[in-house]
Amino acid sequence: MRTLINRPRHTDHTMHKPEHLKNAGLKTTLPRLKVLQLFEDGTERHLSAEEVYKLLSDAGELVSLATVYRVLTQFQQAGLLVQHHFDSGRSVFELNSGKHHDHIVCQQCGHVEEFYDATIEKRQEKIAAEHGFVIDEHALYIYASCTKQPCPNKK
Amino acid sequence: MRTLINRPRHTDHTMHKPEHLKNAGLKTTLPRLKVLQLFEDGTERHLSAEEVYKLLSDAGELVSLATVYRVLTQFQQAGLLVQHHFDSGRSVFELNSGKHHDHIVCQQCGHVEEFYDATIEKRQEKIAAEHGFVIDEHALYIYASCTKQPCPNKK
DNA sequence: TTCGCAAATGAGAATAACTATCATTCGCAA
DNA sequence: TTGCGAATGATAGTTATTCTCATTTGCGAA
Repeated sequence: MRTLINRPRHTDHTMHKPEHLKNAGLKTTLPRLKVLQLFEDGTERHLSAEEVYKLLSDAGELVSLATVYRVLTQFQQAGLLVQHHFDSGRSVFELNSGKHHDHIVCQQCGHVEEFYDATIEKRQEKIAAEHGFVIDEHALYIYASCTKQPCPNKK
Repeated sequence: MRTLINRPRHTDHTMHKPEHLKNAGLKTTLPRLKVLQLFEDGTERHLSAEEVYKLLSDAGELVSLATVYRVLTQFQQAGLLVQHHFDSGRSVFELNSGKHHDHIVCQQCGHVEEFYDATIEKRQEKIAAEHGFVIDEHALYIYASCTKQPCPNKK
């Protein structure tokens, strides 16, 4: 169980930098700080709006679902978060590390692994160019099954 | 405007093979034949449920939306169609050619181009293996902008 | 060829994941 | 501290899709 409110409190000089909000032209509000903190906490890298809402609620940090959606979208537009569309039909967000990467999603347990492959990136550019396109963005999702691990998040 | 009903009629020995349905263990029904014909017609390779419904309606071939959804899902499970999830949040289907390929989607006009790259495919297998996964399937979507064409489907 | 019945369909209600509306509240600059 | 525009919460609305159930249909058996 996640204990957001019982964890040692940080003040302004901490790691969940409110200045990120300022820089993005967003007012420093409580809901925004809570959502940002959840991602920067790092326990779960990939979260859907519903999951953010639930995690905050479980921690006693009530933020309305509408606000969660709004804040996630704003963070994504501000470049703080990156949005992904896994096959499931719902969006998931993750902190923007500044480094593009792709994803392997385990179909059994939902576990997400990240990877970056320069060869694939290069080929994509080449292919797009050959077809007369300029890449805006791209997403490579590998849907797979864990082999070595016992699926960690199996539910 | 698509004129499904005014196009030369084919009878049982035609190209929109009802035996595909039989082989898939699906009863040969009118709605199923109509949907299958629409895809085998080949005018548009990638269609959403809503688009299938609309194209059939416009051609005077009424099939309820619920049935369209059901039939598309059945066809996909039977291996007649392949389903894709472009970023838009709606599923599109295409005839299963038997050959895996990936997609470039123009963000301006919605035009979809297909490609296959052996190098990328190999790298994916390698990467999955390195991470201890066995690939079930994968999807590479490149979202881009047409450069050479005037966007053909621009609306 | 007709019968019977399980399977398929149509119409519309229900659901999931968002998005919009609007009255109230809050951050922050003066 | 005050004032105002931005942000929030509650909730209604949308979009894409699935479910329910009464009616119809394909097709093997008679």
